[in-house]
Amino acid sequence: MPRQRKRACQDTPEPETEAPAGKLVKANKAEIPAEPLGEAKTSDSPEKNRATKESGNETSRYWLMKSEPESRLEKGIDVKFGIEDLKAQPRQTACWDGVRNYQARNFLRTMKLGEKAFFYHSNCKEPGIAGLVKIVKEAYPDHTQFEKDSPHYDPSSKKDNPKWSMVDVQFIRMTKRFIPLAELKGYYHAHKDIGGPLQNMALFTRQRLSVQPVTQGEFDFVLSLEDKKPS
DNA sequence: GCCAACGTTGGC
DNA sequence: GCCAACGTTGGC
Repeated sequence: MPRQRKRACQDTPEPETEAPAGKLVKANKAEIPAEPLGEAKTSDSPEKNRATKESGNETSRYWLMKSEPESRLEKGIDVKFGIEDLKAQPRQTACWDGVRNYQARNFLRTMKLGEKAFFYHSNCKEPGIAGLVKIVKEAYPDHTQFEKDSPHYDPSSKKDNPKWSMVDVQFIRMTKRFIPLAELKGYYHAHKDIGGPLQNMALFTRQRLSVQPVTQGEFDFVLSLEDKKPS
């Protein structure tokens, strides 16, 4: 079974000055015709509602994206991709490949240019939020699903109807301090009892989802922790 | 379409 | 390294 977390992947050059000759860019712009969002009956009704009534309110939407900052081999390939790895990419941009979960994929497909996401470090010594990124390219086919040697190869996916998507993200900044999962969890539990912005945070209510929505209230609250003493 | 077995996620 | 949570698979 493929895992659903992200690993590094070369950035695709954009219409800009730099486009080094030798870079194997194989016109990979086979944009998929907007597919129906809900394969595999995911129980994402709240999000679907939000997505379908997009006009009007809800001008800003936020995300949380998990990635592993520590080395781990999968099919002999290191899937490590922490925020420092993103910073080290050309234009500090990378494609978010390797998502192999329908709910997470559907969220990827609703992401819009410019939307912000927390870069979350998972499966590591200190899990938590390390920084901020933004969406710089909306969903397109994840090429790793067709690569036999990729840890995320999916033999059931056909070129003319790709199953899996990815977006490109660009580094914005580190959070002023690392915001540990344990601290967020403390607030989550408190807010559950007394009410508060983190009371429904997907990080805790949908615990294994690698790409998840963050509300304005959650986003603001988490950022407010930057200037606060660690609890 | 149910649901048990199985495999993965990911914190601890 | 353990193992709880939970998504996926496949038999029926």
